[in-house]
Amino acid sequence: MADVAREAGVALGTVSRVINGQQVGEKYRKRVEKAVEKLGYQYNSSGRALRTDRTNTIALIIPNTYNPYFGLLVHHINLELEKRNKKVLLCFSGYDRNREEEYIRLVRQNRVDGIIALTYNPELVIPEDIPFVTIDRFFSVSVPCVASDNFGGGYMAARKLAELGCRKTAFLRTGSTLTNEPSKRKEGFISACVELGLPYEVKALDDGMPFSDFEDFLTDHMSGGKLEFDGLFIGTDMLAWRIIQLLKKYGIRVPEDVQVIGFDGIRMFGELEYVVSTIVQPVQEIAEACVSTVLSRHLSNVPSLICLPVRYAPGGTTRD
Amino acid sequence: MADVAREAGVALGTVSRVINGQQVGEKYRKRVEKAVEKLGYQYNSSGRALRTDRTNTIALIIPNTYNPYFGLLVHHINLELEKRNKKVLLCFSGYDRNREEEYIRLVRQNRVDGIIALTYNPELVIPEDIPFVTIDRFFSVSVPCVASDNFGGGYMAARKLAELGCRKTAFLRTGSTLTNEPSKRKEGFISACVELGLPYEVKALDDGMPFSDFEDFLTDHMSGGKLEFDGLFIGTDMLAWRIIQLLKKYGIRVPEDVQVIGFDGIRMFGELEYVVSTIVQPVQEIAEACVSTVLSRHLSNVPSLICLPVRYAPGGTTRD
DNA sequence: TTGTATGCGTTATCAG
DNA sequence: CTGATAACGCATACAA
Repeated sequence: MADVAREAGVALGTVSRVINGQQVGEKYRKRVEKAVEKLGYQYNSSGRALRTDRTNTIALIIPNTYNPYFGLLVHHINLELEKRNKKVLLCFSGYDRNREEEYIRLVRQNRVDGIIALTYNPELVIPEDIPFVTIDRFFSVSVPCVASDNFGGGYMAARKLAELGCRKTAFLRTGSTLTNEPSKRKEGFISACVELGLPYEVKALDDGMPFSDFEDFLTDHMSGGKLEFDGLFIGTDMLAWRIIQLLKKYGIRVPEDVQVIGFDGIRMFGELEYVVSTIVQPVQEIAEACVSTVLSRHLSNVPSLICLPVRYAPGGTTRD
Repeated sequence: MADVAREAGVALGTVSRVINGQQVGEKYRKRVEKAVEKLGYQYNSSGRALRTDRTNTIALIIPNTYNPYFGLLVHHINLELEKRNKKVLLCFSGYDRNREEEYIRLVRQNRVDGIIALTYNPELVIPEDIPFVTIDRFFSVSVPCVASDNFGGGYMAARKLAELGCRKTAFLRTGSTLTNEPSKRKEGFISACVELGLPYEVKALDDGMPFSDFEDFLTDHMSGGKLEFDGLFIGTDMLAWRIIQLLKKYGIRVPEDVQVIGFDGIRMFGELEYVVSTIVQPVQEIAEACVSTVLSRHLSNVPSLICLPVRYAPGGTTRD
C-alpha cells in the first residue's frame, strides 16, 4: 500500500480510502486507481482482518461433503457467501463430537465472523459470542435454526401415497434418538394418515441398531411373497434406496407392488433425475436463509426458526 | 497474548515461544501454559499471518461440489490438509473462465500458501509466485500435475471387457477438445484392443455437441433391435449412466446384452455400491499427492507428473 | 478533503 | 534463556 501511495504521490490514508470506496477527491482517486492498476496491488486480507477484527469468513460445520445432500448444501452456501464477498472455512465433523469441539477452537483462532452448523452432537456447546446458525436442529430461541418444512413434507408424502391409491402404509427411518427437525417428518406423516383414515405402521431404528432390523420388519409383514404395505414413506432418500434394494431381494417390485417416497431430493450425479420419488428440500433457499441470517445476526432480532417449504417430485418409485 | 504474559509474569516473547513449541525454561513454560489455560487464550491467525506471511491456507479451485466425484475429492483434500493444520479456501469455478480468473485475484488477497486446481480453462494463467498443483491437466514441467493412471485405466477396461467375453466394443466420451490426462483413457483402451485383436469403435462428443449424437450413433449400430456392440467403455460413470438409460429406452439390457464399464468410481450416495462397473480413481491418494506436493513445493524439485494406479470394481453393469 | 500517526496480535531480532 | 522492541499491512481518529 505504501508503494501505491508513493507511486500516486498521495498519503497512505488516501489509498486506503480509495480501496474502501470512501469519499475521495476525483483527481486523487484517479491517481490512486492508476497506481493500483500499474502495480497490480491487492489488499492483504490478514492486515485488514487484524485491524478491523472482521475476517469476512464464515465457518461451515458439516459432517462431510461426499454425501450428495451435504455436497449440494456446501455448494449453495458457498455461492451465497461469495455473492456477499465472504469466504467459507470448511469443517468436516464426520459425525464425531470430539472433532466438532476441536473445530470450535479452530474457529476461534481464525476469528470467523459467524458459524453455520449442521450437527448431530446433542451436547455441542454453542459459543455465545459468535453469530451461530444451525441447520435442522433447534437448540434454543437465541440460536436461529433453518430447516425445511419437515412436518409438511411428511404430511405431503402421506397424501401423495393416498392419492396414488395406497391402502396400507409404513414409515421407516434411521437416526439418532435426539429430537431434531427431521423427526417431524414422522409426525407429519402420521397426522395425514390419521386424517385420511389411512392405516400405517412405523419402524424407527436408533443409532447403533443393525440395518437387518428393517429386513426383519419387512419379512414380518410379508405373506406368500407379498408385502402387506403398498406404500412406504422413508426418512431419507438414501435409506429409501437401501430399502428398495432389500425389497428387490425378495422379489417385490417398486413401484408395481409397493410405492416408495423418500426425503431430501437427491439426484443422480447431483444433476440428473431424482434417485427415488421424494420430498425435495429447498437447498438453495436453505443456504440463502442461513447466510443472510448469520450475517445479520448482530442487528434486529431474527426469528429463531426459519421453516422453508418443500415440494414433491416423482422419481420412478411411484406410479405417477 | 499480552494478558497471558501478564498473568504468567513473563514477557511477550516468552509466551510466543511457548505457543510455538520452542525452547523455553521448564518453569516458564509451565507458568505460561497455566495462564493460557486459565484465560482460554487462542492465538489470532490474522496476526500470525501478517507477521509470518504464511496463512496456512491452500486454495482449492474446483468446478463444484455437488458432482459426487468432486465432492469426494474436496472431502479428501480437506482431510489431508487438516492433518497438516492447514485450511482450505474453496473456489467454485462452475466451469467458468471468468470466475477462475476472478479467483486468482481472491487468492492473492488472501495470500494463500498454495493452489490446487482442477480446471478446464485452456487459457488459465498460472501465477508463478504461488505453489500450484493441478489435477488431471498437464500445463508444463514447472507445474506439477496429479492424475490417476488414465491410460492404464482404459487399458484395464478393454482387457476386462475381453475377459468377460466381449467380441465387439466401443468407447464413448464427452468433454472438451483440449488434451488433458483423462484423454488418455481412450488411448489406453485402443491400445489394449489392438493388442488383443478386439474390434472397437470410438464416438467422442466435443463440448457443445448435443447428447442426441450418442443416440444416433447407437441406433446406427443397431439392427433388428440388437446392438452390435457387446461391450462399452465410457469416459465417465455419469455418462455411462446416461447411456444405460438410453439403451433401456431401446429395450437393450445391461449387462445381459451389452456390458458397460465407466470411469471414476462413483458410489450411490457417496458410500454405498458403485453406480456402474467402473475404473476407480484413487481419490484418497490423489488428495494426498496434491497436498504433499503443494506444501513441499518450495524445496526439492518435485516430479512434474504424478500418476496413480487405478483399479477395477464391478457395479452390476458387467457379468462378473 | 487529505495527511499523519497509532495500534490491531504476532514473531523475530537483538541486547541483556 | 529471557526480556524488550520493531515491523508486518491496514483502517481510523485526529490534526492540518
